Amino acid sequence: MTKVFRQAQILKTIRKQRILTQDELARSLRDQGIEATQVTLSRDIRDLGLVKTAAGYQLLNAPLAPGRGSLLLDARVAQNLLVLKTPAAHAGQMARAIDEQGWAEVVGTVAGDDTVLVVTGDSRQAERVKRKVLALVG
Amino acid sequence: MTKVFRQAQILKTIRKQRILTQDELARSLRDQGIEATQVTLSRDIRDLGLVKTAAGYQLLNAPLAPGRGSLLLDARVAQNLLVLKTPAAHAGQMARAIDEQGWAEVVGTVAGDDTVLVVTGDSRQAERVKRKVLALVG
DNA sequence: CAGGCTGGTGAATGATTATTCACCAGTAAG
DNA sequence: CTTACTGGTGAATAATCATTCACCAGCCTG
Repeated sequence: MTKVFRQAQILKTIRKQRILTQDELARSLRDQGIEATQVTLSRDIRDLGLVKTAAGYQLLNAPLAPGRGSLLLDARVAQNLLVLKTPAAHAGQMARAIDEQGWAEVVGTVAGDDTVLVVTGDSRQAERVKRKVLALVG
Repeated sequence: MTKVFRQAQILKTIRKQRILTQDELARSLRDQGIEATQVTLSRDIRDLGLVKTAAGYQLLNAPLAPGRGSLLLDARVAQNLLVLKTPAAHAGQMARAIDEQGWAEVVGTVAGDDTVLVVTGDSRQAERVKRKVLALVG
């Protein structure tokens, strides 16, 4: 049972049925043979960018890695900065997705046309954020 | 202190600052001279269609009443059905907004091009939903 | 092999949010 | 004037969610 697989099942599940609580999600997954505690699901939900609405959990915005053509072309650290390359005109979308994660290391982001500058406190944090971004799109 | 005014201030507030909890929102409003308990804010947040993300509370989708030209042109009850008229091509948006409210009376919605059919259990519920829809669009 | 680093997880628990219940003001109907 | 209904609210509390802490497995590096 890998995390990626479980999270994929979560997405499929919330599209099919109205899931109102994390415990309810846990039960639904168990029926599919997937064991996970509420704690784990809370983390999955944060990672996937799901939000709780009156009509159940929903995807807030399109995931960053929509199949083949990823949004992320390159990621490099320069001091306390993380520099991300995207296809032309997609930097804004990438920046918004990163803002939305609410990562503590991120002081702020600036988006050009195909480049996002992520400002962090120091190079260590920049590396940390780089890893997180890679995990997000990967 | 009217509810509409308070809710307008809530929208303004979450656009300006990162609000992570309802207590935090209550404090921020108090600074602006608006008294409200967490209970009230919980209801306001549901009514406004705000969602909690890692980056704070956010508006999930554009509100139904975007100033002048409302989405809702007419609302009539027929037995257990509520029939809503919208401008051409906007029925889908209206239907989605209603689905998202998660109202118990609503069995389901069907959207054409400029008409939404809201199916409820009986005429009493249809009337109830009609009132709620009118309140929603303002 | 030992030590350190990373990612993933659950149990317990703390923090946050939603619901229930009660109340009151306004207003329509008899 | 009374009664009934509606909308709005808060206090208390129930329900839900997030964090902390601890642990373990895998994987480098010396």
